[in-house]
Amino acid sequence: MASLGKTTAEPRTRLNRDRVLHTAIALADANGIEALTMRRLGEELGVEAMSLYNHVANKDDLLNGMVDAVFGEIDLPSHSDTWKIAMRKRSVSFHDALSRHPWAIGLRDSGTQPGPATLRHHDRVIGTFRNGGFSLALAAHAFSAVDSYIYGFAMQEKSLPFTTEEETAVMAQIMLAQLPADEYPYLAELTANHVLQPGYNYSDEFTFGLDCMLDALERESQASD
Amino acid sequence: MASLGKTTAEPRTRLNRDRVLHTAIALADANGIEALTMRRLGEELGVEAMSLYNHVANKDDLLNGMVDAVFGEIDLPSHSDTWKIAMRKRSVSFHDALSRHPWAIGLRDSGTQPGPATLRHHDRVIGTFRNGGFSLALAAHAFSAVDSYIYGFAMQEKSLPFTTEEETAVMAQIMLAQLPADEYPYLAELTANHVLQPGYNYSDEFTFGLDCMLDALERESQASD
DNA sequence: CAACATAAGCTTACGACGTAAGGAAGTAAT
DNA sequence: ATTACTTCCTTACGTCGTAAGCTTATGTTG
Repeated sequence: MASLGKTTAEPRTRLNRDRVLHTAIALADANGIEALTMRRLGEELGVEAMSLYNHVANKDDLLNGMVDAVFGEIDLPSHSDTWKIAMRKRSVSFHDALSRHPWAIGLRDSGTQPGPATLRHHDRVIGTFRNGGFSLALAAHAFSAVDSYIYGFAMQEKSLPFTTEEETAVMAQIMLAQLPADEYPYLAELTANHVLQPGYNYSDEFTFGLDCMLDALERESQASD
Repeated sequence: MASLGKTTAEPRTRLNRDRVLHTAIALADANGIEALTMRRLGEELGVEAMSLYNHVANKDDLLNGMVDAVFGEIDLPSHSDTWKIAMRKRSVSFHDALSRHPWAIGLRDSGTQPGPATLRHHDRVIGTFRNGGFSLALAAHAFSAVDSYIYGFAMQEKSLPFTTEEETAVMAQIMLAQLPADEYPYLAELTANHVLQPGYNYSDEFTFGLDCMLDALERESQASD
């Protein structure tokens, strides 16, 4: 079997930038960004660390590439929806992407070295506002306001020491027990009578703030015409 | 001179946690958080790196302490203002603090190991909403919404490769020149006709989004009574 | 003052990290 | 078959956080 002379017959798939990037993302998803080292990534790919430098310029380039890949996962705002519905959908999709890849939140390829997916995404968001009747200045304001909220929410979410509802209950109980209730009465009240109530899940707060922002933007856009 | 037998007469001020923390903050402010190493911090304090461990448990403890110190710089919401004015003032103060110490944005002592200043700050913010007539649930929503916006805005601001108006103009010009305008028409338009206009300064966008959020919250609180 | 306990500081060392430099081996084009 | 070019590996350097164990100040008690 396997008698053809020409085949190398080894499943040694060659490396390429895409494989490096996506393995790095899987690693960061699974073990956190601090566990993503060049040596560990090489190991995962069956290769020495230095071989990776044939496909990425350096670790920063790797990280930027990863972030751009995350931006590529976000649904672009649809042309067929109103600006408000389109922005709501893409904002939820944005939030979902950051939940899947929380390590991407602080990395910020955008601003310094935005990749093509990042640029396309931003372009389409601004275009959605413009086509929705927003002036250039208002579109800039809206872009900044909505994305700030999404980033910030994702950051707070990431920093919480719990994710599921059960974890939340356990952690909140612990924190409440350690909290000097006389010194921080409002924090204690919030923890006991809100966070510890059954069904509480911080992620649910996302759409509240998002809708606040979108409603406010709608009023701004109507006020200016 | 200095003949009293008892004096050691050396200006070798002893180390303490506060001096360590504030020197670390100054270093991070001046050279960025990545330049803050235990050895460099020790050098700055005239001490070997290992000596610092008499005053901080480890580097994480140092970073958490630094973040809590930043929270201590934020003006607490005033009791004598209405909730909206109080929140606006403290939000601007929050933003100012994060501008002075941009390295604090991703570090997040809150959530995992909030320090006393962080706790007090959060308690007072929640208290301001509660005393303004917000239900417990609405106060939680509002807290999350406003702080998410502030954090996210600060993060975007930090990631920009420019700060002053002149820098902005220079960088925008460069970016615009590299930008394929046919592929990203809205981004190109925004850069050319808004960012590059005289007087543009991204920081000014902060209060726009903040007021959107506060106005929306005001409507929410009125709807529920 | 002396004797001691405790805290603050120093020295050395270890195992990670990112990555520079240069050699070896595989692949493709002449 | 020769050449050129990628790709991958080996070795090595400097830097990081910090464990272990010391020496030296400082403070307390007689």
